[in-house]
Parts: sequence; C-alpha cells; structure tokens
Amino acid sequence: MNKKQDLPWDNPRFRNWIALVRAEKAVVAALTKALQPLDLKIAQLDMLMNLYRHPGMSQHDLARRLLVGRSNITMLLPQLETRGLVARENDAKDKRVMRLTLTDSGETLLMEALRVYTTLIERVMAQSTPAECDRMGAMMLRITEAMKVE
Amino acid sequence: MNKKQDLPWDNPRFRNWIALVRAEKAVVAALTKALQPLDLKIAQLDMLMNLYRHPGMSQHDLARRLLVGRSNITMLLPQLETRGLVARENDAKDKRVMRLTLTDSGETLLMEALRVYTTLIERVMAQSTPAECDRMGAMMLRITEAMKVE
DNA sequence: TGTTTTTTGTTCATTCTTGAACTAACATGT
DNA sequence: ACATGTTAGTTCAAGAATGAACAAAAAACA
Repeated sequence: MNKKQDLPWDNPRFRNWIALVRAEKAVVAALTKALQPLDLKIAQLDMLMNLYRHPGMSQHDLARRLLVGRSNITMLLPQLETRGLVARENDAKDKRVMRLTLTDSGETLLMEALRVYTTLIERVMAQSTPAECDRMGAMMLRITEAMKVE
Repeated sequence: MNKKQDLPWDNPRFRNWIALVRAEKAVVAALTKALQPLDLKIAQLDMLMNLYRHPGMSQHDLARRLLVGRSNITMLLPQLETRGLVARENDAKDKRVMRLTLTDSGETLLMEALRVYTTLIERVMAQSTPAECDRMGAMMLRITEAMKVE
C-alpha cells in the first residue's frame, strides 16, 4: 500500500476543490477592498441585499438566510441602523419580532455597492464562457443540496 | 432605462457566483463539523497540510501561503506546538526566522484529517463528472490569476 | 383557563482574525 | 565601521462570529 498514492494532492477532485477555495478567497479579498470606499463590509452588504429582496424580514429570517447565528444579527444591526441604512420596527401582531427594511439611503448605498460587486463578478466570470459558467453554477447548486442531506 | 434589468439577480453570471459562494460555505460548515472529533479547526488543518508539503517553512512563508497575517500564525502556533503536532526551531543562519516542521504525531493526525477531508470532497465532487470537475478546477485557477493582476 | 413548550431577540464570554506598533536581527550603502 | 533600511516575529487593541444562557412573548395543549 503506497502511502503517496493515497495523498489527496494526487487526487484531481481534491485539487479542483482546493482551487475553488483559493479562487473564492481571492475574490472575497478583492471585493473587500473594492467595497472600502463605500465603508461597507461584505457581511453588511449581504444584509442589505437580503433586505432589499425581502423587505420586512425578521432578524431570525435574516440570520437563517445568511447562515449566521441570531446573535450575529443583533450585534451588526446597530451599525446599519445608526447609519440610517436600515429601519427596525416592531411587528404589529407579534411583539417579539422586529421587522427590517431598507431606508432610502440604504437602498441608494446598496445600488452603488451592487455596481461595484457586479463589475467585479463580470471580471471573474469573464474567465469562462457563459455556458461553462452556467454549468459551474448548476454544479454548485447540486453541491449545496448534497451538503444539506445529513 | 429599466432599473430592474440592471439588478444583479437577473444576471446569470452573478447568480452563478452566488451559488458558488453558498456551496463553498456549505462545504466549509460540513468540514468543520467532520473535523470536530479530531479536535481540529480548518485553519489548523491548513497549517498542517502546508507544513507537510513544505517542511521547514518559516512563519512568514506559512502566512503568505495561507493568505493570512503573520500575527495570525503567531497566535495559532502555540496551540499546535503545545499539542506536540508541530516543532518550532531557530534557523541556524538567520536568528530571526523560526523553522516549522510536523512532528510524528502531527503527521499521524494530519493523515486522519486528510481521510476525513477527502471523504467529504469525494461526496462533493460526485455531483459532477470528472471532466466537468476538471473544467471547473481550471476555471478556478484562471479566476485566481485574474484576481492577482492589479 | 392555566401549564408547558417554542420562538424571538439580547447579553455575555470566548475564539478567530486583522492591522499597527514594536523589537531584534539582518542587509545595504557609504 | 556606521547609518539606514528591511525583514521576521511578537504584542496589543479592536472588530467579527459563535454558542450558551436568558427574558419576554406566543403557541400548544390539557
């Protein structure tokens, strides 16, 4: 039993996965830098994006969508609220839940951030043909599904 | 000028990128859980993997390879050193640099962790044909390159 | 109704990561 | 030799993320 042959580095699938992780890290770093002029962190952009698409979300819903803990939302929200980007108001029927919506300036800032984001992604995805890019995207959806089961 | 059409969610390339990020996050979560029985964090596994492939690395080299700050290495190394997984010794010629190597038990633990890792990646990559997986990997390498320039 | 269980959000202690400031050691150039 | 600059590693303060424990509100159920 040759030990070398069992090493994952010789496994193409493993190498491909490592390549994906490195690419993702590189893009995240680039995005972080590109968002600096707007004084926005990626986590904050994620929140704004989700609130834009689903206005009136509760903090719990937002946490589940972002795959983070509820406490994380509690900690990060005040920043956005103080900057006047997000409004928090009590739900009329359920006094526990807080309804979150973007303010006008929140939406304005989001649009600027999205321009930055899409510009970067265009550059990223220009590395592949549209068809190849679509196949990759479909593959990623399958992977996400495969991770859910058990 | 229709605003809706400019929204990134309508852009296939953007959606595909989001799918990638979500998939990566899901796999990272699964890997984190799978490594718990070994009492290993992903960051620690990354260090062990790199030290296995490049024995005698300096802390600075390791930091650059992992794309983290040097201080991060300083903070995390003591954990591995106390557990007897990694050995740190002064370089003979340059008294500033510390040479890092895996101990025997470090290598043993790494091999166990790699079995866990490869098992997971097999499951991930089973979502695509080998050819498709290779194309994806090649695409990721190009993306990483594209992020380096400027 | 009254009791128990769930759910929402907050608080707190802990860990990870970063970047700036610092020390010690080496390198360069005069 | 000596001054200057650069590099390796550490320290420290700050920000972000987590999970456990908690309070208040709602839901489930007898």
